[in-house]
This record gives sequence, structure tokens and C-alpha cells, in this order.
Amino acid sequence: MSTLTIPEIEMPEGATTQEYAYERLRNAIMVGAIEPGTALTIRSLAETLALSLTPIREAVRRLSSESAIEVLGNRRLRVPDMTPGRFDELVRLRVVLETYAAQRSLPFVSDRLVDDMVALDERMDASYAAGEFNELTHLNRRFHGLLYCLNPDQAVMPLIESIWLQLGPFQRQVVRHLGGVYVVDHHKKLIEAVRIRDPEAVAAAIEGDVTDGLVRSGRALLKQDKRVVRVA
Amino acid sequence: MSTLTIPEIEMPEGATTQEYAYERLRNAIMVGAIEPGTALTIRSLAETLALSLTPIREAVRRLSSESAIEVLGNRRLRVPDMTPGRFDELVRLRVVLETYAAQRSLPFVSDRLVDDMVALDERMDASYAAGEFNELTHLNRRFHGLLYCLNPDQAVMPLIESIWLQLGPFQRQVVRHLGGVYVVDHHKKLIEAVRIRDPEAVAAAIEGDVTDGLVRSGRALLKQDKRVVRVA
DNA sequence: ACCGAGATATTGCGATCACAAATTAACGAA
DNA sequence: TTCGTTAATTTGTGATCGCAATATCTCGGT
Repeated sequence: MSTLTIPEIEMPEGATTQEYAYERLRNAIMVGAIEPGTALTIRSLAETLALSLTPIREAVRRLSSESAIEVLGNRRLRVPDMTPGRFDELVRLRVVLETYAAQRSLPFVSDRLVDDMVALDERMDASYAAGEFNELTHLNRRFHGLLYCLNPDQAVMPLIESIWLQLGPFQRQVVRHLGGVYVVDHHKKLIEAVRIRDPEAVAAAIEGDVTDGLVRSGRALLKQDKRVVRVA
Repeated sequence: MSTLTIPEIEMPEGATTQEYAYERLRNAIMVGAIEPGTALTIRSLAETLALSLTPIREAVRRLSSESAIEVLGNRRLRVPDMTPGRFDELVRLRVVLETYAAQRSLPFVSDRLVDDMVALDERMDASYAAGEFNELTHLNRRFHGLLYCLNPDQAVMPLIESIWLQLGPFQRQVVRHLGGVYVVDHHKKLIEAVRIRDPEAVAAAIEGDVTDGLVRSGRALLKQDKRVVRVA
């Protein structure tokens, strides 16, 4: 058994144990606290989170349906491995889904929203400068979610989050491999595109954000070997 | 409690009870055997499927993470209701996701695949003529899945199926309202577009398939009232 | 040293039960 | 009859246990 660290999170009052386990594991996977290919067991997760088996099992089931945890043929569990082909596919899906979501949100954009995005972007700059990767990832999620959830009938956010979950573990590995986060800040461009309600500019900003943020470094890391290297 | 009919399905040898419950409920929702807004309880589902609570609970959790079942604030369960806005959003997502999936599959298209698609399309014609709606829905799923899963690294199919799950209950309602399935057969066009590997033609065929199949009648049904009418 | 058979430990699965919260039903007063 | 209170029921939740399958370790033979 390795030293599996699951970051703590805050939960609203009245949440069930299962919801707590789900959110906490989900967060851990999304911020990359668990490496690709890591084997998980119900009992060890229960011990780590100091919970009984039942809520863990239900949380794991949900995450398996979100493609965040893989259930092998022998029913054992693991965080999926990353391969060049899968990485390429996931990045393409991010672009397709997030471009759709952002453009679809444009009719609902308000000045208030733009202000909120600016505020979040500034907090991200601060977190970046301070090297707080978990916080940066968290803020980045909120930043994008703010834009994508404007349409009250939106159904795209769960899909986007499923992709984020699948990229999370690998993303952290990339960051560790590079020794830091390499970010060309496309958020400023995105905010401006949103402000002027320009669909084409929005698409360009999102494509740039997704591609520059991960693709180059991710491809480089995957090219080193079929098997993803273990970074210390 | 009403007469909730869950169609039986066949399962591979060695599947767990939970997997059986999941697949059976999932199928029931996708073919529209459960109406939008239907309230579900763990115990009644367990009784209907002649299973104990545990596997049902896990199946329900998975389906809730796929947006097929809604968990209300008081933890009670129901199949989501349909609204005009949500319907519009889901149809748009079908077009975006399925267009992406089909175009992405083009490099992997083989003559064998085209033959298989033709064969399935013919079986669908037969099922349509015979008025077997469940079978038609099932074949339609296989038809599209065949094309979308060609890329061995594909990650889009779970997302598409989540949308199908959300449209399933309403789709059946539309069909019953119209007294039959009204289909302009776009599959022939799709097959031809796939055969000549034309991305634009593929996009057009899918857009046509999704739009003509549901949108007009769906919008009409929803316009009658904010609340979806109950069709006998 | 290497391999295979048997023993042991681990692991996921499913059933059951008690509990608490919410819903529904029953009932009495105005 | 109608409304508000209380009792009874329903329902989801979480803990625990035994079982069967799988994986891992042990040890003896070659």
C-alpha cells in the first residue's frame, strides 16, 4: 500500500457520507492527486477516508460511470492509464465540447459575469505566482464552469467534467515532469471574446487555451515511452 | 404503485447482479419504457427486478451520474422531466457529439463496416414495417454505435449515450403521441457519405437524422403545455 | 535457480438490519 | 368542511457479515 493522499474538501451541511466520498474522490482525481494506472481497492479507500465500505462502493460506481475509474474484468479498480491516442482524443473532445458550451452561453452573458471572470482570472494569476497548483486547478474549473453554465437548460457540463476527470491524473504528471505549470494565459483573450460576444474569437481562445496548456508538453511526455514515465 | 414495466434483457455469463440491474434499468430508460417525471424508489425497483436493495442502489447511482436518473434534494429518485429548453439543448448536443464521432471515425472506415451498416439498416426497415419499436430503437443504437466506435481510443461514446438516455423517455412519448414512428430515412444518406468518406456529407446526414427524427414532433408536443402531456 | 501446486490472504459482492428523515395518513378542533 | 397536529408508514442511508473468486505467498520438486 502506497501513500495515497486524498486532498480534503469542504462539503455543504447535510450531505450524505456517500456524497462526501464521491466529491472527495472526484476532486482528488480531477486535480491529479492520483497517478494514472493507480490500483484502488474499496477497503483501502474506506480506510484512507475513514469511512465504511458502503459509501465508498457507491462513490466508486458513480466515478466508474463517469470514466474516472476503470473497472477491470476481475472487478478490480484503477485510475485509467494514459496513451497517446487517448490523450489526443480527450483533447479534441475538450475543444469540441467547450467551444460548444461557450458559444451557447454567449446569449446569456452579462456584465456581471465578465466581472466575475476577471476576478477569478486575477486570483488564478496569484495562485500561479504562489505555485499553488491545487488551488489553480480549482479556480480554473470554476472559471470555465462559470461561463459554461449560463444557459439554465445546459446539459453539457457533466460531459465536460467527465473529460476533465480523465485528463486530471495525467495533467498533474505533466506538470511535475515540467517542474512547473507552463501557461500562456489565454484567459484574457477568452474574457475579451466573451465581452464582445464574438463566437469565432471565443472558439479561437478556447482552442488556444486547451491546446497550448497541455498538448505540446503532454505529447512530449507520452512520446518518451509507450508506458507513461513515473515522475518523482 | 403503477405498473412499471422494465423490459427484460440478455446478459453475458458471469455478470454481477449489480451489472444486470444497471443494464436493465439503463435499457428501460433508453428505449423509453419509463415516462419522464416518473418517481422511482429503491425498494420498488428491487421488487420489480426481484433483486435485493444493494445492487439496485449501485445501479441507480451509476445512472444518476449519467444524468439518466435525477436525485432530488430529499434523495428521492425520478426520471427527469422534459422541457422545451432542455429538449433543444439535448438535440444540439446530439448533433455536435455525433458529428464529431462520425467524422473522427472516417479514417477507420472499412468496406466490412459499410456492409454491416447496410445490413443493420435493412433490419431496421423490417422492424419499422413490423412496428417493433423496442427492436427499432435497439438496432438504431447499434447502427450508430458501430460507426462511432471505430477509433479504438474513442472516448465519445459514453457521452453520446448519456444524451440518448436523457432523450429516451421523451422520445417514446413523442412516438406514442404521433401514433407511430415518423421517419425520413437518413441512414441511406449516412451510409453513402461514409462509403465515400465525405466529412461534410456525414455532417449533413447526421444533422438531418437527428433533426427530422425528433425535433419537429418533439417541439410540437412540448408547445402544447409547459407540462408534458400524458399520452395514453 | 526455476517452476508448479497448494495454502493463505485479499478483495469485491450481495444480503440484512437498524436508524433517521421525510412523506403520508389519521384524527380532532374550530 | 378545513386546517393543524400527531401517529404510522415509507424511504434512503450506512454498517456489518459471510461468501466466492481472485491474487499472493509458501514450499517442495526438478
